Amino acid sequence: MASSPTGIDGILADLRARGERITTARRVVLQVLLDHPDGHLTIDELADQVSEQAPDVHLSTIYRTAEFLEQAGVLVSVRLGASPAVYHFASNAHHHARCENCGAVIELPGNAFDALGRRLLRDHGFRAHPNHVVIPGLCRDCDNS
Amino acid sequence: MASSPTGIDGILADLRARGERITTARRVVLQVLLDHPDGHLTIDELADQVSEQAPDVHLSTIYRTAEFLEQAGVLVSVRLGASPAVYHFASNAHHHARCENCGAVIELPGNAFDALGRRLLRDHGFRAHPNHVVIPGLCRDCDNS
DNA sequence: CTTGATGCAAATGGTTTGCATGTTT
DNA sequence: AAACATGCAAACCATTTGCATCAAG
Repeated sequence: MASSPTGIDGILADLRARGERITTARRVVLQVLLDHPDGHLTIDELADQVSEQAPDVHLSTIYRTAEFLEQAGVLVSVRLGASPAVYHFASNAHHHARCENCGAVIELPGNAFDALGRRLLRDHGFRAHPNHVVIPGLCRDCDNS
Repeated sequence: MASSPTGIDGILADLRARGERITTARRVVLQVLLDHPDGHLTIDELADQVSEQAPDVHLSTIYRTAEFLEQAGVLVSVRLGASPAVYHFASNAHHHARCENCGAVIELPGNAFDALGRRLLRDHGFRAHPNHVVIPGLCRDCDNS
């Protein structure tokens, strides 16, 4: 696994070294995400935050930038059903469960799917990529009411 | 768990007994699904099939009918990301993995998530409902190329 | 007859795209 | 200057909704 530069300068240098261009949108999107280290930001939330620092960045550019950063391996997107996708750093690897009742997102350890993944590989030859999945269900509080 | 009547008459009788109305759309949707016992039909596929028997049934009615049958516990919908939802009978309980490369849907046994579910409950108090989840990944063929 | 289901058209919401223009390298 | 990213508006696609009408009970 390649080392993941953590500071914004490290990430930018890494992208530049790969021949990618550094633009305002990319810089500010990364900055916003670094300012919300625990956040799972939707495109809209991202756009709101970005517009505080760079009001001229268009929503469609946020989409394109998030997609670019995901392709580049910097970000990970997570989606379930019709709910909007959320993004976080790929280096902060974990899985997600979401309460159907209150909407709370619970972070599951990155190895939560390991056993299932092994079983799918062994029994079905299927190599699971559970990174983008949200498991629906009821959180502790909502389950007890 | 209530007994699941299998024939169309049984299902209809069951719905009627619960005070629900039996309409052409509901009858034909059920018939189509019974005619595709292994299928995971999207709303559009459902609409195509239904229109052969009942051309006047509107697409929005298919949506409403599918939702109704899901609420009634007869059908289950499965969705991932932006892909259209697919429906099958609730009595045919299983989980789904989908190849990101070729789109093949692999049916996983209904207990595939049991271990993960137990772990989520024990460690996080989270009661998983993995019924509507599709695990992305690569199927055997696409993984070997 | 009363309640609920349907047809239709129009709206919605998240996301994508075509194209001319602006920026990075 | 060449390659690429962006702004903008318009398109897209699955799905939902308001409302007048129709059918099931």
